[in-house]
Amino acid sequence: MPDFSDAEGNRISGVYGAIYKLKSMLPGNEDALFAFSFEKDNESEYTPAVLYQTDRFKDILSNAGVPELLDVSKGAAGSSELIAYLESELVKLSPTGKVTKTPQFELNIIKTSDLNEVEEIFKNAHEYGAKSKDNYIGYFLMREGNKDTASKKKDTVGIALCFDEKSAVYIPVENFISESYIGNKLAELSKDCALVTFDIKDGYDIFEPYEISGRTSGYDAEDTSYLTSPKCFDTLIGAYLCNPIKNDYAIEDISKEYLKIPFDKRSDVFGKTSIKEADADKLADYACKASYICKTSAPLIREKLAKAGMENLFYYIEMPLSYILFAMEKEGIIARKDELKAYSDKLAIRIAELEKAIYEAAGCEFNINSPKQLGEVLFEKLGLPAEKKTKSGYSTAADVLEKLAPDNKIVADILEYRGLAKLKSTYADGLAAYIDSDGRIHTSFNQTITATGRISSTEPNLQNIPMRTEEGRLIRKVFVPKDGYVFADADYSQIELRILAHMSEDKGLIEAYHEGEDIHRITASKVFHVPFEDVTPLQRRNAKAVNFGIVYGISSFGLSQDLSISRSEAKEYMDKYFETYPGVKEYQDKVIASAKETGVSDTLFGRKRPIPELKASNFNLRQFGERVAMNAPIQGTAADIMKIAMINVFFRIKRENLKSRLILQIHDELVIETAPDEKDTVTNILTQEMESAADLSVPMEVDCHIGNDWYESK
DNA sequence: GTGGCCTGCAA
DNA sequence: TATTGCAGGCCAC
Repeated sequence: MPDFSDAEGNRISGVYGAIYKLKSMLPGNEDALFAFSFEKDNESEYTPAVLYQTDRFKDILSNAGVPELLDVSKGAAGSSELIAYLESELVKLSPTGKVTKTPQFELNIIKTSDLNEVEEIFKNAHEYGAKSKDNYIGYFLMREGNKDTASKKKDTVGIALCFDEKSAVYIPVENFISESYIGNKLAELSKDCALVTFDIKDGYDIFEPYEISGRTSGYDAEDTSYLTSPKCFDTLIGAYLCNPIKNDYAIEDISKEYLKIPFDKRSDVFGKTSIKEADADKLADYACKASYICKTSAPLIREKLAKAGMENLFYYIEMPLSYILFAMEKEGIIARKDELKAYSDKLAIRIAELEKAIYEAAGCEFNINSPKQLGEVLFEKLGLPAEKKTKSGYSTAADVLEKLAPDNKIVADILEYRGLAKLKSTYADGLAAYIDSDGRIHTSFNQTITATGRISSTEPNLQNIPMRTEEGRLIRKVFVPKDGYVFADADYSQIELRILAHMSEDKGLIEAYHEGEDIHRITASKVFHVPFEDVTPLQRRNAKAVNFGIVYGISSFGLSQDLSISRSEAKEYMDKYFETYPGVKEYQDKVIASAKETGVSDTLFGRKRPIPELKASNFNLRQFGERVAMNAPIQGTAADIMKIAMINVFFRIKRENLKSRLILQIHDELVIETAPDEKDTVTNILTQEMESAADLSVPMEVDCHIGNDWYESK
């Protein structure tokens, strides 16, 4: 809605705030009324919700029965009637039936870069923090990267510290106060005090917390030292664990959710201009408030984690993991630019050929990359039978085109074109743009994105490098270890299905994993009642598809799509599967029932995923909720186990003083850039630590390969 | 420029 | 009308 604000510049949001403020302004302050404006100078700027709120505000006021009070020319005489009316409307609008004032920052903001004063401040902070493990010291770094290079190195402009409820101090980086000075001070503090910030990974290049620098041991589920000694606390990770299905966890969202204090977005405060150019007072104000939000929200988030039984997950898995992700990002992976270019050029030649052939066959030139134009050419101009429709036209997806390809060369060409164009734009050219001046690609591993607890990778995404087809897989040859080194690549064998066996306690499935090598074949043998040796390739393929489907929270439709069979056939497979492994069905029913009751499903290590869809009135949405309830504990537990393995691998490498470094994680796979004389050691570490990261009722098997590039090692 | 849509890559 | 992601190209706004 049009911004309502009072004389002090405090923003009031929504119709509730507007009326509350109006009421408070009425007595003896007639002029204040004029501060409100109903002008909608440009309606298109406002969302429907905003227009609705504005109209609602107008309605409430005009229903007062005393409209003349709102007339500018008559002032606000007789406002007591209006106040009484507004009072009653407020109670109706308030969710709690109570009228409360929006909390505001009440912070004394101090700014200094005088060395003596700063020394004193850190001394005071230490004294405060060392007094009690619950005395959190909030800190917030004002940092900025430069956009023109591929480098992700950020500059630090200043730091805010908050260690009491009433004040915070901003220390600009200037004169004697350098980035490394601040880093050293934080490292010192972290020995005795609980530091709390937002997005701790972002600052690890400045300081390494004592709990990391002084550590060489892996994950210990029995450790409870977080109850007695100070540990670093990241409010971003904490807020994510408390509710992993939100879209963003910006600091202003944390302020709003946990403190109920509105806080302006960084982009709104500073716009697009560099914060190095920004007004010093504005910087101090923003940073100090942010550090205050960290300090004040930490105990609230921690309480929530404790109530949900996620303190161990937070302190012993996610917090140390954040450092490991930082280290992997910093290490990066070499990508050979020249090879990438050669690969791209090779693709370009074939793409040009295909383009020509496609235009010729179509009888016109058009944009093959446009599904709209492509659909028109194929299904109207050439009159091919259209199958599926999308919201905006014909579907030209691969599964549709594949059915037409055998009879139509143009369609086969289009499919080949698509495949090559994808490789060129996303992988060959796309990856090349991310090669840093050190010849390496430094991806970002994101810890607070997925609903299930997985890590994600961006800029670039190194978790979806082609694997399935040979021509795509060749991309992996451009990823190489440094001179003389090799890659060690270890991946879990069917970890999700093994977790299902463990969690469902199904006797047959557990037995199958103790029996032998090929789970899909064993399943086929049991499901189709044929001897293990007599399982046909088709039977094995079908069993494999069902195994996958089960993990995703199967539907007969989905399975039928995957196998290109009828729904009833798919249903038959599923029934047979559940007959074979009845414990799986019982388990799935159990987790759905439990999720319906509690609203969440959870992993072996206590990670929780809320599933609001289970309460939806829409049938499809509810069905989706059930599939999610079945999948989340499995995918999430796999993520937990991998994270534990990463912690154990990382600190073991450190403990044994190795030169090799963890560089990639792809959900069930780890890649280590391995020193030549450490090949065997690293292979053993990966295999042992990954296989022993959790104790399941079935073995966790790991395959580890050594290679001179990622193509070879995978 | 931004965002929705379609498409396709991985585990 | 199978789970979790990220990204490029197109195209309407």
